[in-house]
Amino acid sequence: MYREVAPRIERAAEMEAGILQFWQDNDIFHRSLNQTENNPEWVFYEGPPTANGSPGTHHIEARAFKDVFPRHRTMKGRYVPRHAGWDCHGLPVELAVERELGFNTKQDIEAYGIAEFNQKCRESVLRHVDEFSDMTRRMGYWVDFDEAYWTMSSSYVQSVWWSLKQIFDKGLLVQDHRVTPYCPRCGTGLSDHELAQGYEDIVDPSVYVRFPLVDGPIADRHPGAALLVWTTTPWTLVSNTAVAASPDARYAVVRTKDGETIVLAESLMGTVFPDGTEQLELVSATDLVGSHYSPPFGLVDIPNAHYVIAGDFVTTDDGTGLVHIAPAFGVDDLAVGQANNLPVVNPIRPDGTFLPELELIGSQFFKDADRDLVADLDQRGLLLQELAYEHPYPHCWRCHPPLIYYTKPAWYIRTTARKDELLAENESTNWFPPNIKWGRYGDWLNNNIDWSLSRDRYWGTPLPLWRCPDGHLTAVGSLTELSQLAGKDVTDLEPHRPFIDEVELPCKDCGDTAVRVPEVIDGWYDSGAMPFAQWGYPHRNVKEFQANYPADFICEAIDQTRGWFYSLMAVGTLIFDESSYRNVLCLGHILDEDGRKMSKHLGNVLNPMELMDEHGADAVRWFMLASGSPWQARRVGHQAITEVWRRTLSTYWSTVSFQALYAQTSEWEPSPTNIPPTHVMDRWALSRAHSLVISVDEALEHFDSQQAGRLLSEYIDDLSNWYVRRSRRRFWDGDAAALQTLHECLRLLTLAMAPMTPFITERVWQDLFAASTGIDSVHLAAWPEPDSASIDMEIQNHMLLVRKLVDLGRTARGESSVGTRQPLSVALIAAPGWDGLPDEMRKQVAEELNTMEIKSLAAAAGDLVDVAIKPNFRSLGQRFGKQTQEVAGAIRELDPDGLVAQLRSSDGSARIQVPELDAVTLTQDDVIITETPREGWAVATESGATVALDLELTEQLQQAGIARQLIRVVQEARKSSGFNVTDRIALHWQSEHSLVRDAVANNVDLIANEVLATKVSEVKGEAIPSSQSFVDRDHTFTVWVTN
RNA sequence: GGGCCUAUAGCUCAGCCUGGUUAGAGCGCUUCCCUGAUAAGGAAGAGGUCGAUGGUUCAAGUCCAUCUAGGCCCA
Repeated sequence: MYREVAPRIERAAEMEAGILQFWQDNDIFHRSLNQTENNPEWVFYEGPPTANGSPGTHHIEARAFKDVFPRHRTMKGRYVPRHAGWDCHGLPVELAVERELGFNTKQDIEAYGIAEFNQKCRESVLRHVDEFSDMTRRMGYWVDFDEAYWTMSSSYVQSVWWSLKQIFDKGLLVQDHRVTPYCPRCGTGLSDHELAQGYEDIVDPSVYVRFPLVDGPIADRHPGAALLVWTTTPWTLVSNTAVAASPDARYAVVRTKDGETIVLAESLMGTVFPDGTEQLELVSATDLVGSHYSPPFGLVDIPNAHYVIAGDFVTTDDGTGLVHIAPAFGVDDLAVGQANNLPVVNPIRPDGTFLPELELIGSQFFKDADRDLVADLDQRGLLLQELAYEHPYPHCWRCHPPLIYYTKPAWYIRTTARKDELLAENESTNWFPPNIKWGRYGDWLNNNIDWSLSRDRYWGTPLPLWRCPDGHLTAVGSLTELSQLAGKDVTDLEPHRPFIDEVELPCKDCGDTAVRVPEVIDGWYDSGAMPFAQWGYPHRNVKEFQANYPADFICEAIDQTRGWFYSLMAVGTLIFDESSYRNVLCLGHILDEDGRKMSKHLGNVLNPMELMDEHGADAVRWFMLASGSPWQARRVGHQAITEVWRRTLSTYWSTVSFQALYAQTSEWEPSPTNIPPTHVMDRWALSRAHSLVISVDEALEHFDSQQAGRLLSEYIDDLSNWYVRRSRRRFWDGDAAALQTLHECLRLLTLAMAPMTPFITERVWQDLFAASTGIDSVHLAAWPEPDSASIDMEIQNHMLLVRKLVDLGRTARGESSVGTRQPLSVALIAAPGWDGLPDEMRKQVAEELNTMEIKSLAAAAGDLVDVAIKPNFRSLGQRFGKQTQEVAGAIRELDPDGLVAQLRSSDGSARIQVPELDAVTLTQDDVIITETPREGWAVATESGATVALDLELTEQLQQAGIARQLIRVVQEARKSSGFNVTDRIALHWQSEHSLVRDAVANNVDLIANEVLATKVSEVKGEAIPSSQSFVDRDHTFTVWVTN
């Protein structure tokens, strides 16, 4: 038996709250896992959100996708355990705590105490995790919080240690001095993927500086000549040690309009000196290499430097083709500097300020020094030109000061040594969308550089390396191992700084005391290790890990190509020689309504909880899953989400409540005996439903939620605005077959929709299906088994034609002035496929168009019909190829009547002559025949289909029209007088028109039946009933409705 | 400089893989129709050189090349 169903859901959020309670009270999620436990597993990994702030709308996006596919696979019978995960470590958390405590520097932290600071970090994580959990539950994302992994847990950290030891043992974990992007505020280097997150466009002073030559052939031939050097980082000029010239470029010695002699790349002359110069000489780089110049600054003593060297990396795309080299501050600079034995000079301290003893710029922040330095150059006559230059420059992705490229020792994983394996693993990974594979992601892999792993920070997995004074290294894979090495039990130690730093052990090589290296590791490594670290593997749960590696499905937004997608694949490949995921769905970003990124400072951030309170989680989910392409950047706004509810979910709901209403009024109950449908509308609706189940399944199997959403909303529209519309009368009459059909269609639809919108489908399941199926929740039900016997493509195709003809008929009605309510005598039809259309289908057209009869145009009108023909290129092109145009031309020349007569003769073909071709045989497929009646009809035509309505109204038709109009007014009266749809009434009417009187007299049974009137009486004289009167639009009659 | 994405109605987007001769939907606007789901539904109208150019083809919004503009990512 159905439960009571409200006609409307007033507030989706309230309905959803009830469902959430239901799920919790009945433990539906865990029951869905338990009942599939012994089935083949479908492995899903949850990418852990960083618990450093409140969840945003983009988290709903990813979580909607992470939910829909596991739900679908669960219904398909797979076992899909879903463990939540929390990314606990790293700079983001530290920064949040620093802000909270009002700290600015690492010294602040150390003064505060590392143990206390890390404790604060831990607390901060716990706080934010709660917010994420709330949002996650609210949106209906089913993920197991009880089994969640925490990257800060001892077990997790020890798994990470084990894996780092594996990498160390393979010789791939090394310390090196390299130029790394470095955040002076955080006091640590950043990895490449962190760097990727922080580019911002900024305006720098770009300066052209003269470096006067002091020796070499050019100086000899052109006394006073100067190299012209261009840079956007004037502060690095302090550490200038050389100038690099391209071995491939030609350089010009020129005299400028101001009379000075300048050396620069020939191809850039015009750009730098638009006013023109006098070219004195062309030289190659070899003429320059080795020549000394006078350095731009003497603030720092730099011996054995300041001459021209050759550099392959030098381009002549911009600047001057002469590149200033400061080995301490650039990747290329360091490499070329080392190759030329140039000194590395770094006058900048780890906090980003110049050494205090320097003149002019002492203690200044490196970028702030630009101003004084440029002014000084200008004053000394070395500055040729200064231009504001806008370019992207990396900033710290979390705390935003400009980064500095800085040489300092750091720990690296030599991923470049495993690049080929990474490329091979990528090859065997399925990317959705596919272009990411060798586009954005493949490009990144191809340009792979070693993973800068270490961080000079506090709140992170400590790097498990111990070093003795002689530099011997010991890698440690667990606390048990550490206990053995240290000779005391530290298995219960909290494996973070500062506690871990206090453990010392004797060096296995020399016996001297080894202490831990001070660094912690990149948090991205933590998350990349989750496939095994979530299990504590290999220290425990060995079987569980093996059964859950690799993942069948992961899903995140596109920014994770350099984040989690990479760290997962890299760690998996390094440790297990196999990437940790097979299928990866890569989502586009969410933008605001104007297409801008959502960011706090633009104030265009949508709060996810508020969004769901206003529109309901289902509508938000549907929007994320089905509005626009998931892998495209998309605009989110209230209007678009409101639309989802109004158009799709609310239509679905009103169909449900329609079914519930008429099941109740006719006391119909779902029964287990399934009587095969006979009515054409029923067969059609069921056929469509079974097709829907197949195609939605297919779409979801291919991770195409957009397609699934389109199919579902099309079906909802078909069901509501065609099946129910056409079948209403049967429902009023309590037709069991109709009720049975809609029940079954809604059951299939609800199941197919359940993964996308888990709330409303659950509510519908509870109201309509739980009792009769004995299945407590839609999410415990299996994906429906489509019945191929129910799928009748012929019916579906016939119905397409029916609906097209109805559209044409409505067009014809609209263009005449006769409303649909006025019955017409006959509709004439001509259309491809009309002859094969069964009567019951034709009847649908006639009823919908409100015509007494429906006939074939050719049969009915004979000579009164105009026939036009058009070549059908789709058919002709395939047969005639290059000759298509000739054949089409010949067809246009033919007499249409003659051709159509031939085509409709017994053999259905016609032979025609085509110039330059032999006679060709045409069939009906080769031409589009359009027939239109000559006069007296309302006609609509489209691509060969014609509907013509006979507009002539007999008196009988007029009376029928009036009867319909009266019925309509009475229904309105019933409704506004508050009658229920099953209440019986007494109808009173009055009119001065004889036509109305006759109409009522001749249609009294019809009227009484339609409006459920037990009595129909004409009101005469003054005996006006006491109820409210209703008058039709043309004021031809008045009606009253009483009990 | 490199990789990738996008460009179709006033707005938001389908269609493109698999080419077929009046190009679709929703929103908004105008007119009309229908209504026993009704703050719904339907028909019509206005609004498109399908970013540009060139090519392939009997035929290009769709395939290919080049270009332009915007975006994302990297240097």
